[in-house]
Amino acid sequence: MSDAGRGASSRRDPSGRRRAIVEAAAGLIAGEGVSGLTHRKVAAAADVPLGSTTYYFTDLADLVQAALEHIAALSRQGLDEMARDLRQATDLAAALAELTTAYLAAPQRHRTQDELYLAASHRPELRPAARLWFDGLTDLLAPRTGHATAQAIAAFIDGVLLHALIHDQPLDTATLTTALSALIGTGDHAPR
Amino acid sequence: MSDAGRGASSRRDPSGRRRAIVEAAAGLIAGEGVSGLTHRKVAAAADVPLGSTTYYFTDLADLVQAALEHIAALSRQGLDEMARDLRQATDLAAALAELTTAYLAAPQRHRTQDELYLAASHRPELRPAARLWFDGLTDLLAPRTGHATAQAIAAFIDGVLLHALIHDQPLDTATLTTALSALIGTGDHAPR
DNA sequence: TTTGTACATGTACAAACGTACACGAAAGGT
DNA sequence: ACCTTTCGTGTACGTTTGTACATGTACAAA
Repeated sequence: MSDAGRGASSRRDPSGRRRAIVEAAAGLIAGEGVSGLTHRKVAAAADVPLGSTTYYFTDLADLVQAALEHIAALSRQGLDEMARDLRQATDLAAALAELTTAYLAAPQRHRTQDELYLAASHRPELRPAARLWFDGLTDLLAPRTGHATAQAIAAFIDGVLLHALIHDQPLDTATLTTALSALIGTGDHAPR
Repeated sequence: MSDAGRGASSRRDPSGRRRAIVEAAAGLIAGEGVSGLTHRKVAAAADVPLGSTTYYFTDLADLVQAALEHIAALSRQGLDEMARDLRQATDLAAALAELTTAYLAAPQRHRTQDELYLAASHRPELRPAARLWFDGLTDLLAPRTGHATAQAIAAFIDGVLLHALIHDQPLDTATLTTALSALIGTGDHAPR
């Protein structure tokens, strides 16, 4: 009854251990923000001893960076799913509106993304990770709308997600569809 | 040579003192984020003794709240200027694009606003202050575009400002104008 | 002048923090 | 069997933190 269940990965598993810590940190960021992160809280959440967090990461800043990059990787992953859904959609505006509404239902997701945006605005080394979502979304849309329009749409969607952070009632699908089809209408529709 | 220059307001000026502290805190938030705030840093920035910050504010949370509400008040003030410029504009899209570009030049402004958004998403009591900017912008546009379109435009602008936080090259005025006029085109143009 | 009240501040303290590091345990080569 | 290297952890230390509070100071009323 001494070495009871350690959370994510048992001992002697370097990479798995590291990942467990990163995931716990990411979860903690979703819950109480980057500023709430401490070595001790992360260690407790990952169910590893305090020493582990300093063993795998030179710094707390290093840990935070790893956690935020993990979050960025998750958003990239969400982007891939988005790409699949969008590829077989005839009505781009409606499909995008639908997907955005789906995203609105998961506030933690864009709260952490926003946390990443803010952290990156202070620390330039985080910018590549922070750009992953926006640029990925842009690249995904650009073939069908042209680059400039794709950027505008991405900005609009990010704005909508931001809006949802502080309003009980997010923008409804109808409004989204109207706005998105208006934006899409401006595209050249033939990239080059 | 004992009581040399105190920063914002000399002693025995309760409301002025409080304001000096709040302003120093707001400046500090712009510089290093809400998480960087400590009683000591604020006191040093406002050039007041440590005791003052605990005298005027029961809590550090209380101080943060006051600072964020000050920031919200500033954004409201910027909104009033915006309203003046917009009232006498014939081409709404172009005028809005121009104003947005002007805002892009002052990153600190929307960085703090974003800081407020994020803080409000964690602490509901900050939501009214956080909504000031978005809802104010919406109310400002609604008479000319209808409510739904106004919301869409506000979301778009917030998204553009967010984008600028992590990209060296913000969206250019031409792109903004195109997108904005497309969005405006969807409005009923006669609010009931 | 005395007294009362609001304003103001320096200091002190317990808690929480990041981090270093000595030490132990496991694994692999010989 | 032994040794070497990597992996892992508990503990301890110096700092910074939020906050309390005893003490003082200015001003108005009496």
